[in-house]
Amino acid sequence: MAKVRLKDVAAVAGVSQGTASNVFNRPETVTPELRTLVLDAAARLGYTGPQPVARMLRSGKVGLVALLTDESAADVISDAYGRRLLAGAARACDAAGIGLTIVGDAAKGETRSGWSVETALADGFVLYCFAEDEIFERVRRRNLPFVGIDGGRRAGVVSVGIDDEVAAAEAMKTLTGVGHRRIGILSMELSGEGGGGPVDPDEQFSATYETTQLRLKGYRREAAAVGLEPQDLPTFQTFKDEASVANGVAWLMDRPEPPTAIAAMSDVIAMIAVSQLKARGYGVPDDVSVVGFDGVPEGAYLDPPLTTVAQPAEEKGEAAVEILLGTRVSQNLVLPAKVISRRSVAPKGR
Amino acid sequence: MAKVRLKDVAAVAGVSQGTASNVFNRPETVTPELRTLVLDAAARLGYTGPQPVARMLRSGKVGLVALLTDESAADVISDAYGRRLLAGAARACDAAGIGLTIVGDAAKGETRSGWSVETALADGFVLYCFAEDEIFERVRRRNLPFVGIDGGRRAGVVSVGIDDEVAAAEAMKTLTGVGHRRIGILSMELSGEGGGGPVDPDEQFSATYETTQLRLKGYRREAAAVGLEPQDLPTFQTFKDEASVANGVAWLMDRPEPPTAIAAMSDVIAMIAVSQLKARGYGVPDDVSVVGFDGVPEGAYLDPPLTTVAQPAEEKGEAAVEILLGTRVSQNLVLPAKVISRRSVAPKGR
DNA sequence: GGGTAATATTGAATCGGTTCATATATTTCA
DNA sequence: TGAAATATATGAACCGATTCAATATTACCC
Repeated sequence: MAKVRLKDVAAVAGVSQGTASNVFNRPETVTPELRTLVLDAAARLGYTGPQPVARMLRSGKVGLVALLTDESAADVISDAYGRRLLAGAARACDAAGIGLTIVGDAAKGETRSGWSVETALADGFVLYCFAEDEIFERVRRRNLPFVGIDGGRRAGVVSVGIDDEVAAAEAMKTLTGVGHRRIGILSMELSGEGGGGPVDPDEQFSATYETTQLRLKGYRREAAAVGLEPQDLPTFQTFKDEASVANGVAWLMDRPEPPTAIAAMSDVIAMIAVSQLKARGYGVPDDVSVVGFDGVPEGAYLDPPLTTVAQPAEEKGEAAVEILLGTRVSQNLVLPAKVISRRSVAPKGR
Repeated sequence: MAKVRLKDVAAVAGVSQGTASNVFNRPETVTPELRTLVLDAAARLGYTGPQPVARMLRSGKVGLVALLTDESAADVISDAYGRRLLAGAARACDAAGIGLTIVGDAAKGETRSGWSVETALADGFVLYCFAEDEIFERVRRRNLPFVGIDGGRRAGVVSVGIDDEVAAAEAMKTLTGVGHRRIGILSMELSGEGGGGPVDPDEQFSATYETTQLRLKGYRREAAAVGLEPQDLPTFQTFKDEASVANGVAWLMDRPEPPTAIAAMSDVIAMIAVSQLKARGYGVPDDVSVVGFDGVPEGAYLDPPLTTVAQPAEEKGEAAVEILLGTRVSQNLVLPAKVISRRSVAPKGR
């Protein structure tokens, strides 16, 4: 059974191809008789409707938004925070009747895998990746609209995010507010290049990891309010993996004066930290309080339930897509974050 | 700045359009001089590379696999089980260098939203939805390859799944094996139409919910081994939401002889059930043991950690895509499931 | 140097539709 | 009744590339 095209249907129905096209796209402009004629012919020939690709070639739109990320698509789906972003974006796409796809490993440009910044079908991009100039450049070359998430205030890029500095300050306040003064920080990525490890209080970092820096700044600002200087806040750079967080916990707790509280820059880090602390025999929060960042749902089920500062991740994804589609107008959208107090933080020295 | 096409680049470079095309697609077939000539012209004109849509029109492939589901895309991402499927599918797509997209609300055909079975760009479908004839018919019409997940043994449909009956039997055995004889079942959807509620032991159901039926059958078979008949296994149909599960728990526990153990057909149901039981003052597992189904990661963090029968969800998604792409050959692939014993099940009458 | 094989380049056909200016038929209205 | 307005249908142009048979060029060998 050979492939059947609109042209064939039109021929069999005895109408022009243009009319046949209208039957499928603007049925109201075609008389009912002709319409059924065409539909019948289509049914008889087994015509499956206009082929999406061809339709889109002409109309210029593909009906697809791409979420661009540094990680692999599978990782974004698995990650507690990335997943919420994704769900929000999906909701907005649903509402607009368009599709969503993930373009992963954005940074790996050389290989030009089949589904990359340059080759992916899309009407626009949502950028969920570190703000590397190179990526921006590649996205720009596509000549498609794009919106950044957590992207910072880069000139000319519209983005949605939260005020990370303020949010981090509030997280720190949950600790200092109940008397903690020996506080360790488990940071997200600050410098590229695998490393990890202790962070020098005076170190300066590239603009790539703006989010991390803002959170660090927020922690320090709030700590300063109770007289703690950066060097009083032992800080360890981790990644999302178990091993680096375990190292961080070990480094913090093996200090001469181990912290009585830990601020983790993400809930994922916090959750690993809690399990590491427990494994090392520390009670949470009896010996060590822990505050996370993000507000992922799993935090509520943790034992003990995790205190955190919740950011509206779904709404971020949703807003990004809406702005992209023009459904919502905004330049740099700053959404609110708020502290959720649960049991992983307790007053000091109980 | 007007749009610039390959044609323009070719003209400026002084070569034919065919050669220009080759520069981008088969660079090795073109002499270095010409290549740089074309590339220079492209750079000068601001040509951003071949437009994906057009490229795909001609080549016939779009480089995209679509996961088709009944639910909304956002729900699949949020759901603990669906998400794992998705992650596995994403991994396989990554490996193959193609993209992944979700087509949600598959059943809503009438509306023909912009991204539906008929309109989505895709080279093939992975079906994660209830096995309704109508949907199969619509997918078939696309004339694209497809693979079902948990789809049952429908003739002519290649699918990947587990042996639900055997797996459910093993779940039941975790209960009967430690002495439980008063066992309640919280079922997934058995009959469409919102309802929910107690299930008549003799009721027959449509083939649509095959997975549910197989699990029920497995439970009953194993229970029969210790002399329990279907009418001895009070069964309640729930959906994924909190309310219906709460109703189910209430119905079970308010019986004259409340169960000492509950078999839940999914971990999501089990997790809600546990929280409901605790809210009603029952100890888990002291008063009531609970076994789930699926093996979602969250189950391990639950208090108490959930006993369940784990199915290889990621691998299901991965295998489905691989079969779809021809990377892996198989007809009906049956993957293994295995019991994970944790603390939510305890011997009876402790 | 001539003939053949190998390699590069061209140009036109093609993918499968949508769109729009134009032609034709039908209504409306004074 | 006739002119203007409105509703339908047509056919060709076009979307932006890829592909492939045909041709031009270069290389190779005796």
